[in-house]
Amino acid sequence: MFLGTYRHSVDAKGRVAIPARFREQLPSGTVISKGAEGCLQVYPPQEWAQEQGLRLGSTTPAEERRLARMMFGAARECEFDAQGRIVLSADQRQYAAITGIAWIVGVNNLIEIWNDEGWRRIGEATPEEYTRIQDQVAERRRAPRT
Amino acid sequence: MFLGTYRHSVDAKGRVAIPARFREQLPSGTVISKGAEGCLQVYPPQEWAQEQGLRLGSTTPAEERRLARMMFGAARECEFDAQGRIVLSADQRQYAAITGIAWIVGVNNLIEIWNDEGWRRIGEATPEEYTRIQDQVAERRRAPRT
DNA sequence: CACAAAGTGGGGAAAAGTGGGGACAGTGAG
DNA sequence: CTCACTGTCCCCACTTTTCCCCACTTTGTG
Repeated sequence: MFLGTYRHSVDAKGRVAIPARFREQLPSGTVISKGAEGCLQVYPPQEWAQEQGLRLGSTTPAEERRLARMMFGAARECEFDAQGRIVLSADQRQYAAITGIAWIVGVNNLIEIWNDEGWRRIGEATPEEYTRIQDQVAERRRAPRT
Repeated sequence: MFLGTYRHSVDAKGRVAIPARFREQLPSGTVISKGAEGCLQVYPPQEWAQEQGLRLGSTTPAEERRLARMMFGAARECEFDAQGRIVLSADQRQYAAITGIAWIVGVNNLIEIWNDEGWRRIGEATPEEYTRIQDQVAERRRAPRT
């Protein structure tokens, strides 16, 4: 389980430190790829295995082909240096518009990496917004057929 | 079961003492996160397990992604020091506008942490307001689909 | 009133994060 | 074929944060 938000710097070489709390839970075989809303997502092996259900073949619909290409094409296995950092590739940094600093967020089963502005929109929500979204999701779950 | 209201101080390092009565009932795996109306909520493991149904994956709708990010991103596992205190992270304190003192309130299955003003608004309810709200909830329960 | 339990505050060691130098391999140009 | 250039990786040193420990104050109880 990954919890919490951390503000870490990205140096000129594209390195970011992964919080120690997260690192402890990440065995080798961990993968980083693109995610929705312009973030990067870090998948522990077990979670990545689920995404591998997405395969190319003669029966794969066009949309899934497209998603598979983007997702797997952008992915890299995470390799930690002695300081617990990973290197974000140039196109990963470009996709997520990350320069200088990055927000590393534990979201239950995945870890997400955001740029400053992108995370601010989500993380700095006021109590009112938070309450509204919580109610919205709760409502939706109560009446799933809408 | 958590009952009662306690007024505790938050020191410069963001530490708050959790009342001993509550602490006895909080095994490891207890989590603290943002709650509705601008409070913080402490979830015993059993309660937190229910929130973990919310996961990220390629089929997760946008609203749930948003909520998951806010909720888990703001959460931390509670770690008690030898004095029975936990540390509130900087963004938790900012969200709940907590400075100096905090109100720690047992609300049946969860514990909530409020700032001075937020708690006063709830505690200051007149008998008339209390009655009105009780009636409102009763009404809603009788006709849940509104 | 005395003792025990609970809460408060701060100092210092250990851990985590940051930044840069330099070795090494791969690539492309002369 | 050689040499400069680029990108990657490893290592070391410094800074910042966290958390562990101790001591004091306050509250509650017999």
